[in-house]
Parts: sequence; C-alpha cells; structure tokens
Amino acid sequence: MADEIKTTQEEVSESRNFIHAFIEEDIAPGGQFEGMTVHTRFPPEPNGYLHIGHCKALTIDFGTAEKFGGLCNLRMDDTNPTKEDAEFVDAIQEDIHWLGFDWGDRFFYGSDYFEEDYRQAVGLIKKGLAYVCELSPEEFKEYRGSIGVPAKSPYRDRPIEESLDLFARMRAGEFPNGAMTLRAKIDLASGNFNMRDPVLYRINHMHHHRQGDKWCIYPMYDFAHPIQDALEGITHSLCSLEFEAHRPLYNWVVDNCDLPAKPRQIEFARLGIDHTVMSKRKLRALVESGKVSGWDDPRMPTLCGLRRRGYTAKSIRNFCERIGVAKSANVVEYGFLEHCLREDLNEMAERVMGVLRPIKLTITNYPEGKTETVTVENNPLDPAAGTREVSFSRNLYIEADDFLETPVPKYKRLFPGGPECRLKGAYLITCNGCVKDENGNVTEVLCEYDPESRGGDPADGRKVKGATIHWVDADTAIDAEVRLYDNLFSDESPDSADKDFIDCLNPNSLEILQGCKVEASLKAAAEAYELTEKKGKTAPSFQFMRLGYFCLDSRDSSPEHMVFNRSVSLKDSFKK
RNA sequence: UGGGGCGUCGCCAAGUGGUAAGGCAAGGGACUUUGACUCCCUCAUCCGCUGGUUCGAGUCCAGCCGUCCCAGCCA
Repeated sequence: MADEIKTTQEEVSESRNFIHAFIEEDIAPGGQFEGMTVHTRFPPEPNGYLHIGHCKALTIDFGTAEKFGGLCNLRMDDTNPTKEDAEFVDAIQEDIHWLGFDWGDRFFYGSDYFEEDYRQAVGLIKKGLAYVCELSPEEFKEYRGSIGVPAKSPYRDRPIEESLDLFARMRAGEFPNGAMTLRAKIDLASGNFNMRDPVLYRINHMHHHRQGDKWCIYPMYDFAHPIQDALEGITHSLCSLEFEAHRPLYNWVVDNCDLPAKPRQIEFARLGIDHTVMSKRKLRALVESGKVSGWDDPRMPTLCGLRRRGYTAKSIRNFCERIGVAKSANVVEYGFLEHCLREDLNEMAERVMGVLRPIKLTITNYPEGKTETVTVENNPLDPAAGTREVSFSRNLYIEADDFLETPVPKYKRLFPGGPECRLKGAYLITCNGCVKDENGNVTEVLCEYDPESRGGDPADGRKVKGATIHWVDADTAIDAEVRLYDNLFSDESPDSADKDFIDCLNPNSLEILQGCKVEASLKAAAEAYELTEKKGKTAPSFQFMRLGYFCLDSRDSSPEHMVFNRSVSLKDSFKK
C-alpha cells in the first residue's frame, strides 16, 4: 500500500493548479513567504464523518505541502461545543490514516488556543477594534441592516474600559447565553456582510468535549481560524469557495491581532458528484432518518461507507487527484469514481467465480458421480498471483442470463442450437435444450461437452464461436448473500438547492440476493478475513469473473454466512 | 437590489496574446479462455454573447447574459 500511494504522490507533484501558481509567487524572491517552508493544514470540524469531498481537501492540503517540500497539520476545528463530539475525532483520524495521509506529530485542537484567542480579543478591545454588544439575537437580526442599509449597534461606541470589564465578566459566566457578544468594530455599512461588525465571541454555557466546563464563551470561526493558522505557522490556509467572502475578515484579524505570522487564505471549489449529496447536514439526515443503515452504509459517499463498499484508498486518492483543482462549480460524474476503482482492482483483485442468479446446468454426457478439478489462474494480469484448483462435475450452476431459450441478436452464449461456449478453465459445451417447470420457467439447462477440450481448448484447434462463461460446481459451491448497489439517488442532482433531496432517493438503491453460489475457495478467504483487524481497512476484494468487483462486508459477513458487497460492476459493452 | 466568485467538448480540466493538452464518457476497429483488460482510431475551425484593441485574442478592454456564494451569537 505504501508504495502504491507513493506513486500517486509522484503524479501529484507533477500536476499544477492555480494554488500552486500562487504559492510559487509567494515563495519566490520578493514574495510574501520568500524562502519559507510551505505549511498548510486540514481543519475538519469533529461533528460528523469525513466524506469524499474531504478527501479532495486532504489531497489539496497535504498534496500542496508535499509538492513544495512543506508540512501539513491536522487540526480539529472545535470552537462550537454545540455540534461537536469526541466520537468523531477518532473516526476522522482513522479515515485520514486509511487514505494514507500523515500529519506526523502535528495534531492540534482549535480549542487548545482558547486562552490565546481570549488574549487577542482583549488586545482588540484595547485598540478600540472590538466592543461588547448587548443586542439580543432577535435585535441583532433587526439591526443587521440590508443591502444599501447599514447595520447599527447602540453599543458600538461604548468605552474601552467598559467592554474590557464586560468581556471579562462574560468569560466569568456572569451572563446567560445570548445576552451579549464581542464584536469587531469594522464597517457597519460594508457591502460584505461579514464585515458589518462581525461577532467574535458568543456566550454558550455548554460542556466542551475537550475543554470541559472551563469556558462559557466561545470564539467564532472567523476569529479563531486565522489565529490558529498564524500560531501554527501556516503559510497557506486552503479552504473552499464559500469562505471567499470571509477572506477580508480573515485578513483583518491577521492584520489587527498580535500574531507571529500572516498566513494567506486561498479558496478552491469543493467537490460535487452526481447522484449523491455531499453536505454533512444531509448525510446526517439520511443516517438519522434510517434511510441508510449508518454513516458507513455502502451507498454513502462517506469515507467509511466507500471503504465498506470496497473502495480502496488508492482509488479514491487517484480520483481526487485526477479531477483537478479550480474555482468553478463542478459536479463530477459518479462513473469517473467507478472508473478509478476498476482501474485499481483490475490489477490487484484475484479472480474467482460466483453465480449471482444461479440456474442449474447439467452436462448430459458427463459421467454421473465423477468429479475432477481444473486449474484456473488467479489473475491473468499477474502470473505471480498463481493458480488454484476448482472442482468440476456433471452438475453446475451458471448465471441465469447466460442462457436464453430464444436468443436476442448478437447473443453468443447458451441457447438451444447455439454456438459452442467455453466453461472458463474447464470444457467446451453446446446447449441442446432445457427443462421447464409446470409454469414454463426454465429450471435447468442441458448441454453436452467435448471430452477432448479439457482446460478449455479444443483438441483440433477449431475456433470457439460462443462466449466463455463462468460457473460453479453444484456439489462444492457455497451459498452466499450478495448486496448489489445502485445510486443512492435516482435524481442526477439531489444536492441542488431547488430540490428536496429526500424526494430524490432511489427506492432500488439496494438489492439483496440470497442463495448466490460462489466457488469453494472463498470459504478460506472469509475465514482468513475473520482473523484480521477489520477496523479502518478495506476488506479483500475479488473480481467475480464477468460480473464485477466484490468484497466481504466488514460488518455482516462471517465464514458461516458470507456477505459480499458489489463495489462496482465490470463494464459491459453488450447491448441487447 | 449591495459585496464576492465562476462561465473552454456530455462530465472534469489545461491554456497567462501566436493560432484549442489530457482524463472520463461516447463511437469504430484489433486482440482476448472475463461481451472485462490492453492496444489503435474518431470525438471543440472553436473557448457564454456582442463590440473593441492588435498583424494576431479563449487569453487584453467595454457592455451584456447566465450561474453560484454571502444578511448564523454555524463551520
């Protein structure tokens, strides 16, 4: 895994985007950060699980640092105790490590800077740049003004000493939630509402997951973030586009506080993927309403969901690197993510045979009771993966749609009078009929085999016209449950503002198949997996030949009852 | 309506005044014991629109159109 990720990072350092261009200017002679080490940070708020959009940000934050030989910190942005929980801190670290990013010993909590934040706030008050405002939340709204109408606050010109006293008493817990705030004195008439004397501190008598009950006033993101960045020596604070209008405030804080550095904020467009939603609020709603089984439901775009689905870290990182970085709104096709997964799994997944919708196939001229084994390669792309023995007999199961009583055009599989087909690794067969039940449903396919074609090649070298199909021996095959997934949302853009995403859900996003038949060798794989640490790892993947890539479900699979998730199907150019 | 962005092939995305990279998707073909993989070929006379500057503009200027973000004591 380490080597694979290294390769992707090499690819990254070759790429170039507008952020890199800015940084090159900044560190060049005469630039703002001339000669300095590029230092970035990834600052998730511990209020939910990371999703693939975060991987884009991680790729940019860590990738940019890597490209310039710099460093990237991991920082929990935990300035609002109302929404945050320690539960998420571990999960976030687990997901980031799974992806292969390493923050070394530079793991921080925004809340660890509270004392410094407070000191800076006092400094602003003393400079006459901040004041305690006693507008209630309701009044605050009323006084906010609107486009062309300035905001106002009757407390704006309160004496410095008074604000100092009030702010100290805010901290001391003398006032209830909402009674007052500390505001920056900037410009009540600004066209940019973020500059209309923004709130720097609010009162919230609430237990903090890390600070306990030490504080009852908490700094706002706009105030705390630039301070955190400066304190950690961050040179480039990379964030998504919605913070663009906050940059003037970011710079105001950086310029007016007493800080050791002046980091630069650069914004990029966040990732959008079709047929899914990417906001924590909506993902949380799916979980809490039971529309999905949890944050790690295999249909979720969360990292834990993708992991359980069978996505490899490499494929996700590769995806994030290949989509590029720009400032235009973008919605990448889900199919591109699937392509990246197939690309990775095609090289490393061992091939096995499994039948999802089994139908019996009887080789009428094969001796009853006879059993033999045939040899099949584990991965034709990788001879080093070796071969395995698969049992074969007169009674097999094949995929139901590999037989059609009446063939459709271009169909080259089994049908009465159809072409000679190959049972992968075994023998050539021709179909000469089928058995039906009283309702006319086909229950069994009848074929004859060529005893001289063991291994799959005809003794006389004749051309095989039909397809090579997969099969399992009815006597040794194991029953398994297979879960097939489709888009969580049937609507292409459930995330767009004009839609209720819940209405866009795909009622058929999960299909559970019982009684699937998989080859016996998977039993050992399931047993081996049972003995490994499952947490934070992708379960082993297999290519079920001609069907797709499947992995054992990390939660529900056991050697006694194997459960496979289809990570992604194989491409299929056959059109009916 | 004020402020800030963005508009290059179906989807991403290079391009920084010199005559439109690449990837995905799509179509065609070769190969094939996976209708997979791999390989080859095709796929924007055109860069939101309209003017202007220039020998020359996707790149500069002006106007227009479209679209996204901002009026949380969220991040």
